[in-house]
Amino acid sequence: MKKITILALRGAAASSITGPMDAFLFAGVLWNIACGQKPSPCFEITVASPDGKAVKCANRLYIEPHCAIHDVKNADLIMISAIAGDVERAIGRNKEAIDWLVRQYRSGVHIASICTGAFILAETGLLKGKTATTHWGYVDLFRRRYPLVHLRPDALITDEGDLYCSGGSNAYNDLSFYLIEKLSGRDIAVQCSKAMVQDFGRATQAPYAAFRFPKGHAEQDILAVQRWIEENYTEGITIAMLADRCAMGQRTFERRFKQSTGESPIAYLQKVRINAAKALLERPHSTFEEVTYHVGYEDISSFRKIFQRHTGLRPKEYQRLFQQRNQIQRAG
Amino acid sequence: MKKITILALRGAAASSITGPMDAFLFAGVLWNIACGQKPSPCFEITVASPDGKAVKCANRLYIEPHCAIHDVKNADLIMISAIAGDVERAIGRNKEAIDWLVRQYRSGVHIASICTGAFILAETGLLKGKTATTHWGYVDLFRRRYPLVHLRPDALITDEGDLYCSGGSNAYNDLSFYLIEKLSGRDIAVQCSKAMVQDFGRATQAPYAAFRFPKGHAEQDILAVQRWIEENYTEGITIAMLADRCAMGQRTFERRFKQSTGESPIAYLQKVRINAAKALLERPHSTFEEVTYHVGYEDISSFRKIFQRHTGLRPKEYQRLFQQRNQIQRAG
DNA sequence: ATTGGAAGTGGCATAATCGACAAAAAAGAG
DNA sequence: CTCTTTTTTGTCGATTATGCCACTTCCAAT
Repeated sequence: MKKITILALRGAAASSITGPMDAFLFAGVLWNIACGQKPSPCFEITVASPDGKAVKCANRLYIEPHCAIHDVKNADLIMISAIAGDVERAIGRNKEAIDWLVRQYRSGVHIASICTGAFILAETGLLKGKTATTHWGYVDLFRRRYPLVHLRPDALITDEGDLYCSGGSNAYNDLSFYLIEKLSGRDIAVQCSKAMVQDFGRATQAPYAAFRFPKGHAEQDILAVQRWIEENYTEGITIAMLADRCAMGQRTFERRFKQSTGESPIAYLQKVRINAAKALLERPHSTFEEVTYHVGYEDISSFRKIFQRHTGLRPKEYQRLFQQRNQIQRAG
Repeated sequence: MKKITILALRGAAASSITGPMDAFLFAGVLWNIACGQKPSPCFEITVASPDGKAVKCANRLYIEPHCAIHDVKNADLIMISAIAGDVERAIGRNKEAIDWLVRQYRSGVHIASICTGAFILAETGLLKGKTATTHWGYVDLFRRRYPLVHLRPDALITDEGDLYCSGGSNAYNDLSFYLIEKLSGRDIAVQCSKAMVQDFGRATQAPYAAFRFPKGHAEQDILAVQRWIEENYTEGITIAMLADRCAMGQRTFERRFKQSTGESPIAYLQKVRINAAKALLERPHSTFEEVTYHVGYEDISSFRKIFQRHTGLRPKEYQRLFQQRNQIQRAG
């Protein structure tokens, strides 16, 4: 029976504490109950807070932990909950936990972080030179604070053998099942995921992420071009056209554009088009062919490749995730 | 700003309290933060327990509610958390809540149940003659206790206009997003689901459900046939063959089989085959054609239809959900 | 079982794009 | 004004994007 400790941070999202707890708790149990077999729990789960007192989570909800972090003995794995709200403030409020994590790690305990909990893990310094992930919306901040960590923004889970990270918010489920599989085998993990009515095959958080279209720079010409792209992406656009609009040499334009926005013109245009395509695919009754033409591409096959590179999913799969359904069982 | 109350039951699964809370809490907030816009919360969420004191959840975790149910004023919607463990005992321990729910409903508040929370909702009597759903593993118990409720075991969500139910465990996410869509519009709901890295397009919990193969009866002949089917389903099987094995007339056999197992022989055989097909599809590199032949069908096209009827998904989609992936980002 | 439409894969050719390097221009220092 | 340093611009070749075609698979309906 493996021992899991969940580090309940001050300012955590409550569900990032209870979610993993329930996932591990239900392993070997919920499926068995549902199928009329005898439950056989696989894990012992302890929720620990920095000082052993109730932890104030988002929405002013208090969770009473089982103990303080210093009372934790012989954990096999520690899971760091997600910070809701101001990450940098939360780091300051959880200093003891950071030191404690380092000591635990040195004594052989594995550590996994959830969503913005990766900031706490990075703060320990243990991630230096290693691969990590966090919520897609916090990538810039993370890179700025921890340039030595190799961040994989599109990964849902990273595995360094003894350090794990998971992507945004509800990716704690994927991480939990991944760890359950590692610790108790695939069958238990699949059964647990099915009993919890939760998929267990996601590979990336790319499809969930929003693109940034940086407008925070001062280059008026470039801003104008950005706006123009966003209004005219349905038509064929070439770099030459864009350069002309700024009265620049093409090569110069490319450089200036990249410097201002962080993206090359094509990459930017692609993002705008992918973004539009996503929105179109979310509507019912859309085919990828229509969408392709509508966002300004001529060829389904090549746009499909681009779409896949950006979202990590085939068009049909993307639709499955977000397409509007009209068939909820109404009054029967 | 709509007011949501979450009813924290004694003996609840903690994540069924905090999960919906965070979903509503993040609506209009998390996406905005992630995209660098100003957060604008859509909901005010209150967690209420029967007596206002901390609620003991599964794994002996205590959650402190914001208030007692009797302090709740002007709620628009009440969400009933899920019971973990012994449902009938939990009903006894939460009597006050049941009366309170009835009064709230009569005064115009909408009510939604999560997973086994449907038992509490059914206990109020409000579901009589209406459509409901609950965790797929609790269907038999539910039908026995509440025969007048029209249970849709495969539905992930049911909507009676002012009464909602959701299926197993993590279906609280789907329900939360569904309600967010109803109350704040589709855009907010989709953004919230993406920010939480959670899909928003699931329609049924059928793919997650396990079949029961009832062996609890005393008819030795029938039991023998059941076992025989489970060992020989890869071959062509006809009812006549099965009847012969029991030395019964075919019609008699069918009646006896159904009486003992609750299923017709064909339905039973189908379930066994679907079950095997599911397991095969979960292995990497399996094609539906191979699987079809392997489980004893001759025709892909017709087996596809059967598969869809039982699981609610096309074969390819099922694979996507549960097929083993080997590409977690390891030490970079 | 056949059929048709849509989804998805891969190869190939061509045009577009971008990184690296170097030339040119501009700015600064003495 | 000359020399140095910095910035901008242009060129070349490698890489990438895109369109086109052929072909397979998936799926629904006949």
